[in-house]
Amino acid sequence: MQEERRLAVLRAIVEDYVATEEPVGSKALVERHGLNVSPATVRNDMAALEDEGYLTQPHTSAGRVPTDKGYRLFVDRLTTLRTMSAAEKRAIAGFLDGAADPDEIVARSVRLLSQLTRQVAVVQYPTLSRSTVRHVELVALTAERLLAVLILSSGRVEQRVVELGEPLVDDDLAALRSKVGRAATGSVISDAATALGALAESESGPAAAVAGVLVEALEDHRSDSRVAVGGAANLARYGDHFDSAVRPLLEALEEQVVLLKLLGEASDADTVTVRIGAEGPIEQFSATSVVATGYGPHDDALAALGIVGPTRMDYPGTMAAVRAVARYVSRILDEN
Amino acid sequence: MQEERRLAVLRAIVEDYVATEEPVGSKALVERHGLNVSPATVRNDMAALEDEGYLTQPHTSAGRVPTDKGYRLFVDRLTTLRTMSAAEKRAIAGFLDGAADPDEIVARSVRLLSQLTRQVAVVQYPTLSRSTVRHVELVALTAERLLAVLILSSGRVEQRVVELGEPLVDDDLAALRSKVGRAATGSVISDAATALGALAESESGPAAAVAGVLVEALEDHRSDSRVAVGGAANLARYGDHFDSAVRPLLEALEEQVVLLKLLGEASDADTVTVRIGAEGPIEQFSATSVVATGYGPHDDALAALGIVGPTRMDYPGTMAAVRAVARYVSRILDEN
DNA sequence: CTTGGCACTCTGACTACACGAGTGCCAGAC
DNA sequence: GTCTGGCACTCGTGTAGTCAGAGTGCCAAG
Repeated sequence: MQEERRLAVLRAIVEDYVATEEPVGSKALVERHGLNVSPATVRNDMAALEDEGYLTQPHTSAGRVPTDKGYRLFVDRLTTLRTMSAAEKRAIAGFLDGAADPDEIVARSVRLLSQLTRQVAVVQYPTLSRSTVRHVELVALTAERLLAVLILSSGRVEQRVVELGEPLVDDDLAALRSKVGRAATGSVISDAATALGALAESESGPAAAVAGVLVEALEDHRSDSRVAVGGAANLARYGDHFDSAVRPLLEALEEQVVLLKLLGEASDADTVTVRIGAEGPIEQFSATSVVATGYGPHDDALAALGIVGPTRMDYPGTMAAVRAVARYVSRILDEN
Repeated sequence: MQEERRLAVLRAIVEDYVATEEPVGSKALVERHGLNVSPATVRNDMAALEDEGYLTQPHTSAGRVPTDKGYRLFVDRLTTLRTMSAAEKRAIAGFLDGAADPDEIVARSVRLLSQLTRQVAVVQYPTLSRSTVRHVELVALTAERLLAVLILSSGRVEQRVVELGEPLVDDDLAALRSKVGRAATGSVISDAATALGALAESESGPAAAVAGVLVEALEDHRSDSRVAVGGAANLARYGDHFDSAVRPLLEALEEQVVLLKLLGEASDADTVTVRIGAEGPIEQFSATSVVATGYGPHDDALAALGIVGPTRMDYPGTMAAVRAVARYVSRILDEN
């Protein structure tokens, strides 16, 4: 019974604090929320919650503020995931419809997500392990340097420069092209990589070089680890905590590796992962939370998307937005 | 004679203000710089400079601060463009060497430039109007939808999705491929665009659709207007003026169009253009300066690069860095 | 277990005030 | 005509003191 009320108090504190950015006191709390108890009772509960580590006071005789642990409890036990309104759903669908190739889809998602949540959005490019090799093209740049282009069924194109180490004449190029083409064209990328790997072993000289580079390109494509970022302007809303929160984030936004690490473990589709403050893998982001989820065609989580924001954020709304976008993007990928 | 000293005073004020970020007063000035006159004399000069609009006081009885007009004069008449030290030159060369395709070069330049200047760097992708079409590839995505891929001699690849409006069978695809290929392959992109335009006119149905889309793609490629941005973390150093300067910039960084407008008129190679505060084309950037120049192979200015920073910046150093990077990038493009 | 009362603490806003940096101007020196 | 020293004046900044308000903790009674 008391336990239940305590949770209600915690929830109310989180909601108020998120809304006002000010430590919330007992009196204001009973007034704004319909708690049918006196401020004194709430104070006792708050003291207990503070003992258990869910709240802190910035200083004696100020209101309480949730700790990371408090947010954690709030997210785990007190959040009923909002569902998006019909209008919101239409807006999402409208925003994403008509995007054809994966790059376009990602670009639009990142924009959409940052607008919906008013946070910095991060979307990993989908890995497309099921795609097949449509075509391999070799273009001579100089006598000893080729451009190898892989066209994949997903609509993605991978290109690499190959240093041959020895000059090549036109006839050789045609031969090389058909040899490599035969090995790779039409196969799923893992099979193509195997075939090209074998080619790299058995051949020597230019053919081996080209095959080797193509294997690399396919590997990169499979574990495509690029990410798109959007909504950096939302960082302007952080207000204070500039040095503690905004600066590390700004630095990270240009480091693909760091961003990937942030999204990292959120690879389950249909589970929205929330990493709060110091729970995350990166030290400097202790004032930052990540809300992320996996997405991909066929409920097969192939990539992650999410947002990065201050620990003090509207978790229910944000989680709902992240989930909704992930679902729609997955559906669109499905259709292609 | 007095005129000369006045300019010396202006220069000293700009230098001090840039270094300290604090309004500079007459006494401190004569001490720090070797002006062989008394503070009172300097005060007279300062009053004159203020009358002419080169300086302002934040409030009565504070030091003076340069106005945009003051910076302008400083840049136009008082700046001897620093040359980079041998070590700096080596560093630049080392950083850029080994980049093969244009994307890589741009990525490295943007990074280099932001590190050298500690500002936000903006680099336009080089337009490659002289490149030729190496190959055209058509890939069926669905019965009514094609992916068209253009491989260009520059190493760049353009891809488009084409909606055909009617189903296509395999034989048609092969015919279409060779028809389009014959029209475009091997030509400089402007010729290829003309040939494909003719094709779009004379044919109907799928062939016209494909040709039309390819013409568009070539146009886009010719006036390739993408830009790369880097060093956003340097925005953190703006200190105050957060709302007036950082926020609009953050918003702009995701808008390609705005960035292009910023670089816009700086398309002369070997002339470093400086746009100070409200001189620029964008209203919200009145607290921001742009230092930019053109670059490209063969002294043929094909694209622009530069930095964006607060009006209060080290102009000589920044201009030198921008020029140096532009030169090295041009040279590397030359070699390819 | 809840509640009202009470004493206590701390912040934030406001005022007052002295200090220092800087200015403008004037009269005299070069 | 130009420079200089002196002097009165202006403001912004930092310090100290005061005060009201919000919030707490605890205790005793319901």
